[in-house]
Amino acid sequence: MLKYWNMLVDPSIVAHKPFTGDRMPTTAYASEALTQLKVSCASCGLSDLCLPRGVDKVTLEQLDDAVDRIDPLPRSTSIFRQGEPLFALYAVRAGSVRSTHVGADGNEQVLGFHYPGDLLGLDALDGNVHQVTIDTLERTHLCALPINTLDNVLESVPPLRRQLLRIMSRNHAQDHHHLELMGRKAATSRVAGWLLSVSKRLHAHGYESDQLSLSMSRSDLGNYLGLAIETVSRTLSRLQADGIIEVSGRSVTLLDKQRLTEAADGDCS
Amino acid sequence: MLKYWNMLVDPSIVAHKPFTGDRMPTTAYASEALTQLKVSCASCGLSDLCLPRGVDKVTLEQLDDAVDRIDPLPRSTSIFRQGEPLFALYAVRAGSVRSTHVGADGNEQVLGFHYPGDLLGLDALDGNVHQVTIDTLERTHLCALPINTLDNVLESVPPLRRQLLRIMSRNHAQDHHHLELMGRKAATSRVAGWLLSVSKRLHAHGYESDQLSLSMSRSDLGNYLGLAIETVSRTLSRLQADGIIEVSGRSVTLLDKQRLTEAADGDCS
DNA sequence: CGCCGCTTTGAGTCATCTCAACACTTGTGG
DNA sequence: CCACAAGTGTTGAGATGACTCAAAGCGGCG
Repeated sequence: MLKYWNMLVDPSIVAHKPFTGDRMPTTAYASEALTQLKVSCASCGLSDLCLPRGVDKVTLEQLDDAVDRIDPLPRSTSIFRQGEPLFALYAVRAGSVRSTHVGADGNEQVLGFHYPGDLLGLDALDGNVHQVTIDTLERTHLCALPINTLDNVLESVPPLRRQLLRIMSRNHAQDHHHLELMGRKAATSRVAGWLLSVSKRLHAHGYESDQLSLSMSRSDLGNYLGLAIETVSRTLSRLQADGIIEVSGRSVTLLDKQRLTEAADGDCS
Repeated sequence: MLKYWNMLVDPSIVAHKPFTGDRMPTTAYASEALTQLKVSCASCGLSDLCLPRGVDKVTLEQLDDAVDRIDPLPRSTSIFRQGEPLFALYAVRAGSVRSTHVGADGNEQVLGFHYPGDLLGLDALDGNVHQVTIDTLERTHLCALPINTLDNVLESVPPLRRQLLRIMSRNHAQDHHHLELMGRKAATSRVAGWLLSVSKRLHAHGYESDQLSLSMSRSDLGNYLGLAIETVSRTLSRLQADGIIEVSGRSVTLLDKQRLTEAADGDCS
C-alpha cells in the first residue's frame, strides 16, 4: 500500500514551527517581490474570501496587525499534521496544498486541494487539535493568524464573525460537491466533473480557465476521486483521444467544455 | 431514474412556514408529553452539542427566549428546500432527517442523516440561500432559531460564537468521514463502516448501540454510500449470513462488532 | 383483500481494479 | 554534460466485483 508519507520529506522537517521565534520578520521579504509579498490584507487576493464586502480601513488594519506573513514553504512540506494542536489559522496567498485524513483503519483519504484565498486549519476549531494533515503541493506562500488572537479579532471586528461563518459554510458546500463527485458511478464522470470544477475555480479568481496546470499527482487525484491511478490515467487519455481535452503531463487544456460537461453529467445514477 | 421527490408528499406541502403566523404557541404542546416538549434548552438533549460546557443560566434564558419550539413534523416533510431563503436554523430534538443536494446535472446526492442534537441550516450561512434540501425520515421535533435573532444572540452570548464554530467544524469532520466511506472501494467496507458510525453516534448519546433502527430507505442508504440499492441489500444479507449482524427490515442488530470492524477496515485501497 | 412501494434474490454484463511491464520526467552525482 | 536512478505516468491483459435488468417476496395502507 502506497503511503503518502513516502512522498514527503523527512517527517521531522516541519517548515513552520509557529511561535518559536524562528520566523523571519516581514521586512525580510523585501528582497523578493516587494509589491506582492508586502501586500496588505487590503490588496491581498484573499480579500474576496477573507474579508466581508465593504469592510472599512480600521478592520483591515486590525487584521493586518494580527496576521503574520511567514516564509514561503517548499514543495512537499507539512503545514500541520493530523493530531497536532492548533496554533494558527493559515490563509493560502500563493501556491496550492493538499489535505488528507488518516482513518482508524490506517488508510489515507485525500479530502481536498486548496488554492490562494483558502483558509486552512478550520478543522481544528472543534477540540483545538488538527483532524487533517495539510501538505504543500508546490512552493506556497501563507499568512498565519495565531489562534490566540482569533478571539480578540472576532470580538473587535463583528463583520469578521459573519465572514468566518460564511467561509465555513462555503467549505461545507465544497465538501458536498466532492461527495457528489464520489457518488457518481462512472470514472469519466468524476474526472470530467473535477476538471470543470477546477476550471470554474480558476475562472472565479480571474485566471485563464481553459489551461489547467495541476499541481497534484495522479495518485492524489485518484485517491481524491475514489479511483485507481490507472483509471485516472486511462480516463484522461480517453478524453484526450476524443478531442475533449489535451493532456501533457500535469498540464491539461480544456478543448471542448460543452462535451466535457456532457461527459460529466452523462452517467446518471 | 428514481427521483426522491416521488417518495415525498405533495411538494406544495411544507409543514413549517416560518413567521407567517401559522405556528402553534408553545403551550399547545402541553397536551402531549409536557416534560419532554416544554423542555428548556438547559435540559434539552441539545445541550451537549448546542451549548458550551459550563454555560451560565443567563445564557440559557437568552437562548430559550430566542428559540421557537415548532410543531412536530410528520414523516417525509420538507423542513427547507434547496434554493429557498434562509429563515431559521433548526435543531433536531427528536426524530431524524435526511439532507440531499441536487447537482447541476439533476442527480440527487444524499449528503447526510441528522439526529437529535444536530443543527440544520448552516449550509445557508453563505449567501442566505439553502444549498440542500432537508426532509424528515420520521415524525420529527425541531427547535427553530430565527436567523434575524442569530446575530443578536451571538453578540450577547460570546461563548456561543465559539460553540457555533465548533459545531461547524464538527460537521466538517463528519463530511470527511463520509468521504472516507465513499473512498473505500469495497461495498462491504462502506456498509460496515457506516453501521459502526451509526452505532458510535447512538453510543455517544447514551443509547443502546447494538440495536439500530434505521429510519432511511435502502435507496437513501445506497445513494449516501455511492452504491446501488441491490448492492446494499446484498451486502447486508451477506453480513447477516456471516453471523456479523442480524437484519430484519430496517432494524439491524450488531452481533459481532469485532468482525464488523474487520469488515470495515478490511478492503484497503 | 388487493394494490403499491420497498426489499430481496438471481443471472448476466460491463466497468473498474489488480498485476505487470514499459515510457517518461526529474534530480543527482560522476 | 551525460549517465543513472528513483519516482511518476502510461498502457495492456485478465479477474473480480458492482451494476443492470428482471422477477418474486414482503409489508403497509386504503
